[in-house]
Amino acid sequence: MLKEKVKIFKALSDPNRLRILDMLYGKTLCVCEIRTILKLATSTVSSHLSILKETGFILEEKVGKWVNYKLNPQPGDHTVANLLSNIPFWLEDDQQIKSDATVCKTVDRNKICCK
Amino acid sequence: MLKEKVKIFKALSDPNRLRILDMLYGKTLCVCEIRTILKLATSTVSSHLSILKETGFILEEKVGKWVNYKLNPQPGDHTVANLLSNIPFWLEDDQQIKSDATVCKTVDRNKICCK
DNA sequence: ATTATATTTCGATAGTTATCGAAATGAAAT
DNA sequence: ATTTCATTTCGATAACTATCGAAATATAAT
Repeated sequence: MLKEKVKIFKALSDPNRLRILDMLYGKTLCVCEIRTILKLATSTVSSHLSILKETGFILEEKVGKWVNYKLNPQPGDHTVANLLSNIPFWLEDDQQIKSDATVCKTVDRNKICCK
Repeated sequence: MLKEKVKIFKALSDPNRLRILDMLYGKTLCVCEIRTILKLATSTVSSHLSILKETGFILEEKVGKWVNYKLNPQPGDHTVANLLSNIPFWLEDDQQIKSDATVCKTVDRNKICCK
C-alpha cells in the first residue's frame, strides 16, 4: 500500500530520527543515552523510537530496567531495508552526524542515568 | 546539512507526490493532466510539483502555455539520485500505482484541458 | 488589444506532528 | 512491600502541511 510507503518516508523526515538511526549504526543505545545526546525530553525520544520501531527500522530488546534499541538487521519491507542500508552513506558528510558518532563512543549509561 | 536531507524525505512523504513521480517515469506530463489523474485542485498539484522541483526530483520545461514536468535525469544530490532511481522498484506492487500507469498512457492534454 | 487557457501565488482552514511535563507502568534493589 | 529508576502513555500546545477557491500571472490565439 502506498500509505505504508509514505509512513516509511515520514519516519525519515525528522532530523532527530535520522540522528538516532545513524547513532545506532555505531552501537545499541538506551533511551536515556539518546536523550542526553539529542538534548530532548525522554518522552520525545521515546516517541521517536516508537515511530522507527513501528516502521521496522529498529528493534527493541528489554534487558532489566533498560530498553536497548538497535537497528533491525533484516527489515521485512524491502524499501525499509534498502533505505536503512543507505542512510550512513547519505549522511556521512553531515557535521552533526559526525559529531554524534564521536559523542556516542564516549557515552556511558551508568554515568548518565543512574546514581 | 541534515535539514536538506529531511526536506528530501519529506518530499517523498505524500502519496500524491509518490504517484506523480511514478507517473513521470512513464512520460512527461503537464499540470492539468496530473490534476485529472489525481483528482485534485490545480493549485494543489502545482504546490506538489514545486516541492518536487525544489528538492531536485523533477524539472520543468515551459512550452507555450504549458509547463511540462519530467524527472530530473541527473539530480545534483546523490541522495535524491539514489532515491529517485529506486522509486519505481519500491512502488511497483502498489495497485494505485499500476492503475495510474495505465491511465497515464491514455491521457491526452488536448482532450482534458482544451475543448 | 482582448480573450481564452494553463499555471502559480495567496489566504484560509482542517488535519498532522514535534515537543514538553506530568502521570502511569514495569522491573530491579532495598 | 516499598522505593528507585528507566521508560511509556497522556494531554496540551505550537508549528507545519495538504487542501481548496479566488486572484494574479503568463502565454497564445483571435
